[in-house]
Amino acid sequence: MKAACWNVNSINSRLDRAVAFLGRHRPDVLCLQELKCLEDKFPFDAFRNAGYHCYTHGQKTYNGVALISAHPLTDVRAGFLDGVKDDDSRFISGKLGDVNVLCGYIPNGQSVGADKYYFKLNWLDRMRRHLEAEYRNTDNVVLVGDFNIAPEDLDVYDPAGWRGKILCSQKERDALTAIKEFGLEDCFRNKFPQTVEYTWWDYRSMGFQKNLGLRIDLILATPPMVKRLERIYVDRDERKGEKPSDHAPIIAEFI
DNA sequence: ATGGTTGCTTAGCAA
Repeated sequence: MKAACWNVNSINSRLDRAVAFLGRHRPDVLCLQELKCLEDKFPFDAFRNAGYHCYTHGQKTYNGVALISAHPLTDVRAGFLDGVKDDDSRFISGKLGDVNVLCGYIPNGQSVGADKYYFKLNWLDRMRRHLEAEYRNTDNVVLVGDFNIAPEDLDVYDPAGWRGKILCSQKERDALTAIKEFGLEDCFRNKFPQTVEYTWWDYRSMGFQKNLGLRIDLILATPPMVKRLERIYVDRDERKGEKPSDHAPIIAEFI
């Protein structure tokens, strides 16, 4: 089972790249974040013509997540189902065979201490409670997404400069740790304990060309899925060329 | 760098 995760920063701006990505990698499921459109503007036909099924949770202008699957999914659900009022479309899940695939676009948080920062921390706590309510760590669960958190200093190009800043603050890292403590492991770090690899580079100031990146896009998995993990890699080529997203896709292959 | 770039929407916000 090959699963890919990509913050496309507008699916319509990235449509040609996304379709070409499917042709090149042929993932069983591609989890998208930042669609930046509602269903009325989502390019269903292009993905269907490529042989994929689309499950979307769109939003006008901001956010929006989707599962693009080579096979029909079951039990597709959007949001956390906790009754909390939430206008943001940031979470979708479905079942691909015996694997629960969960796709999240964690709030950016803007800056430490901002209203959006506390919204982010609360949203992460809601996601943790959702996991605890709906799954067990013995289930086959793969949780992917743009977490907007660099798990450790190894995941940051300038740890001293980023210390305590948004994407790196201790409260954010603690919230991620609490999610992992449900029973999820960072698949990239499992395979590469010491490797520096980034998934996001700021558009500004030649961030990619200078490799000023952060590893904030993660594939987490429960122990039975970690046992099945064969390969995991970042497709840096997608950050090159004309009109890239500011994020590169990450791909994991499970037996 | 209270900057720099991109996308959506059309001047300002979000990232």
